[in-house]
Amino acid sequence: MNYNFSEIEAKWQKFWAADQTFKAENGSEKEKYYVLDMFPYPSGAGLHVGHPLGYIASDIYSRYKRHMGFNVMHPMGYDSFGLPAEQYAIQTGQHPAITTEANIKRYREQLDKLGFSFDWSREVRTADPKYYKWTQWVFIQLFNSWYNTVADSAQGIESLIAIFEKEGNTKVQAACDDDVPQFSASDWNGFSGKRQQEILLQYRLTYLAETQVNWCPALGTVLANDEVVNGVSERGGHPVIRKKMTQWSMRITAYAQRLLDGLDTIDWPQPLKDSQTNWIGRSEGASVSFNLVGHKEQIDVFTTRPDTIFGASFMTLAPEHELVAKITTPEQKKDIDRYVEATAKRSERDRMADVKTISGAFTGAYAEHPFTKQTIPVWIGDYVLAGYGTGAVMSVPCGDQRDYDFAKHFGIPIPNIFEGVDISEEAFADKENTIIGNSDFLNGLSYKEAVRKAIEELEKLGQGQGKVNYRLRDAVFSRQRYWGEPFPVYYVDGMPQMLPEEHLPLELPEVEKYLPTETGEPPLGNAKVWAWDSKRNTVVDIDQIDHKQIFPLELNTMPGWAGSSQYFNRYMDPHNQAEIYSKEAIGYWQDVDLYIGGSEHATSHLLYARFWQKFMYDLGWAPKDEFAQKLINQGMILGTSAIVYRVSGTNSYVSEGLKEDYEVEELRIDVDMINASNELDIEGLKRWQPQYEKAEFILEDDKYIVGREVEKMSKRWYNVVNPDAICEDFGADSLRLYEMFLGPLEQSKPWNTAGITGVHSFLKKLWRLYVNETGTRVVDTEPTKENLKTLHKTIKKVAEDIENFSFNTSVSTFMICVNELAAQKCASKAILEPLAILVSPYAPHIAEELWEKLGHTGSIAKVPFPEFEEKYLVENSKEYPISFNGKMRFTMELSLDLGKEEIEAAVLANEKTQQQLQGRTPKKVIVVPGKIVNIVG
RNA sequence: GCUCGAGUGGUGGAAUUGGUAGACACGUUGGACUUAAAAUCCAAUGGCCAUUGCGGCCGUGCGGGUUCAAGUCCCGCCUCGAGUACCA
Repeated sequence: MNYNFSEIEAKWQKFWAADQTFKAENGSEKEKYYVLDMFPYPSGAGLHVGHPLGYIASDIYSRYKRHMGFNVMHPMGYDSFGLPAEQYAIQTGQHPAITTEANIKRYREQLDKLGFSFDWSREVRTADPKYYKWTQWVFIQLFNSWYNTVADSAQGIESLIAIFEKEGNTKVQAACDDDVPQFSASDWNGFSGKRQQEILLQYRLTYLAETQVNWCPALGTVLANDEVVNGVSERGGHPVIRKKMTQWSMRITAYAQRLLDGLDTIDWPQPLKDSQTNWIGRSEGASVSFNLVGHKEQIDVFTTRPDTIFGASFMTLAPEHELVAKITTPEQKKDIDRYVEATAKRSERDRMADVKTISGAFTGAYAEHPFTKQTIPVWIGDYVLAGYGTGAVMSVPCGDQRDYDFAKHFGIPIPNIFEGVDISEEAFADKENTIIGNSDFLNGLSYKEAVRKAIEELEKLGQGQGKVNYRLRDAVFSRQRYWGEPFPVYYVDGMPQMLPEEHLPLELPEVEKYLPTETGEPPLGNAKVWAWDSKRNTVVDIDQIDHKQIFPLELNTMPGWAGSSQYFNRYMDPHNQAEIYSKEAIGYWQDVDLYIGGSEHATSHLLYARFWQKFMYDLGWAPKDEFAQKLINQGMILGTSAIVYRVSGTNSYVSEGLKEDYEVEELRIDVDMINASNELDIEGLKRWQPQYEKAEFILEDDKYIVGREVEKMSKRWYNVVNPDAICEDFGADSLRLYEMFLGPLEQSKPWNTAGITGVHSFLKKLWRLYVNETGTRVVDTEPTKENLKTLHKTIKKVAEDIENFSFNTSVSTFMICVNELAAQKCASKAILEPLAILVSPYAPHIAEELWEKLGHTGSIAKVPFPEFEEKYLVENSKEYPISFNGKMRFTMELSLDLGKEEIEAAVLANEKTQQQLQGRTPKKVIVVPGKIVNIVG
């Protein structure tokens, strides 16, 4: 009987589905273990071999944990809101739900073929109203909360209202907008309802505010900071400009410190933690207020170097700074206007592209130095960013290179406040070896002392204080798109109102077209039935809006990260329609034990999800304030593109080895037309695309050899390898083993289909250990000592490897094991039974089949993992490597009972040792028990 | 620029954490079985020298150091990759 993988795999996939083998129960005697994959966005292209890498790893670990007696939850679902389906809808008019449904179906078929042990009964889809009901619900909870910085926790908004009613806001310490006015209890009670709502909005954890946003005209939407890469949109690469818009924002900055501190409590990859740390960007320093000459306003700045305050010779504001218009003198107005306009026109990208060019303009205004009371000029310059700190800096040219360059360029004085430092060529930014001079009460102090002293003096003056500043910005939460979660919000007199929770979900309305409206409103502006009847609590036609009972609904939708910020908890109780999940469910599952996914989500999904989790924790909805204890970033599987070389201006193509003789362009072609020795199927290429139909080829040795390039697997490079084809030719078990065998999980590595024959022939050898022409060859005889040694060596290594996520080396271990057992002609059931269990996390289909052949019924997945016993590995003696002067010469069998001196004596008496020594007496003999004997001559 | 990470055969990658470097696999070469191919099996495969002798020398990016012993530890460089970037 041959190894018929397609029959076996189909058989067992059917069995698992019918048997519900991998269904996880909520609550169990067993210890829980939660293994999570980052759920995919179901794109139209389907899966390529790179996608399942992480799923295979998590599946191996899940299956292993089941063998170890855990109640394992390993769910899967779809992040099914997203841009591609919407763009497809714009082009074709097809509803995104239909496209998405079709893509999910295809994804499911592909995933099923790979034999994953997912618990599909827990499937979630972010675009399913039954799911996004709870995304909307979390939004409402955020709206109804404020952040108390004394308790360091989110709290219900009613507690804030109670404080306002009793004592106003003067004593409230909250994470809120910067420009909240101060008011007393009687002020508050005298405010109109609308005014009260406006003020509360400045405290809520999700709030509506006019903010500078990243506007992408090509996509017609705003983007979060992490969706903008190098000044262009991450998706599509379109230019992004700054624009003021009223948008929903999430007050993630309230959690900045906790997001930072939490990183120490979780086992996540260091590079990922580093990038979150950078993204949050904590810096310690001081805020300083500079009085303006002739104005009552002050300029507030943030500085990390209050010690250098006596070196401040001017101030610089961002061109967008709100004081600019106010303080500019009539003489300077022309200059300033011209400069502000010029910077507004330049995109972020242009601004970043030439950081070298120094530009700015003088406002004509002067500020007063808090200590010297000297006046210093106020400039504007685009090297100061509106979005960081206060959008204004005190410029200390002797201590900061950017200030230095600016001062040099505009001829502003550069006073030196460092003892014994030459600043004629560049600024001196070293904090460590600094003695402050020329600075009144700071003279002679070090950096640290001076910082403390300066803050102390500023506080005395009431013009500054120590401050921690974060780079992290509040996250813009509105998108001008159709295919996303609708906000459960309607507007009364311009103020947002939440829908009553019991009337969620607010379902997406039908629209005729998916583009923005002619008046520039988001696509939901096209919806006819999109008004809220607040008496009858139902969605009605927009024509009925009367602003008394029937009100307009929000037209924006939520961003992609909304649905993915709570899905891991929803899996715990996915069908609950009364609550987001029951307290019992999350009480049992607690948090994710192992999360596997790509590192591209480092500063987006993985930061936002941590933020929501901490919020849910504050509200008592989650027992843990971090949602995932351990996280692994799987590497990418890269494609090997094939390149042909077209001689410029012709239709002839030159083989790789001859390309140096011509001027050529590189064109990527489909990798399916290349054989193992990089030889091109010329006829195939001619049929492939019309442009090649009449092509001519310049050959070497009668062959056309293509160039190869390792790069990201992508449709546009024609280097995609489809897992379906691999499954057909070699089976899912081979694919699973091979993806693991390619290299360490975390590392990026190129795919090479040719190599799969290695693991495939391993499976065939494994099969033959159990099965011969007539049927099973397994017998009940006692295993030999050798057999047992091979088995237990394998158990030990495989268990260690899985615990350490070194899946690649355990595949090698299996290969060695099978080769050894074959050489030993082992047919003993006592060996082959545990071996099948060992292999089953990696190659589950063949393992099930072999398990059945061994006479068992039921799934091998539920059998305990074999136990490793040391006694089969260690015998009485061991081969010691013997070295002379550090060079290994031979090995020698020695009993483990011997002590150090006895080993030494035995080695020196040995014939080979005598030969090496040639009668000389050694200087020293080093014996490391159990390891090595080194003779130094 | 800053912050991480990595450099080992023709290729992907091992190396029990300081103890015989190159496991395992691909590829290549030779052989067996075949009319032939496929499949399967066997052997060789870091480099150089010696191969009628079972041996020698050099080898983990480069240069130093510690040690009986360094891919592994320390110091100084070089190269590549990832993230981030006018962050005051």
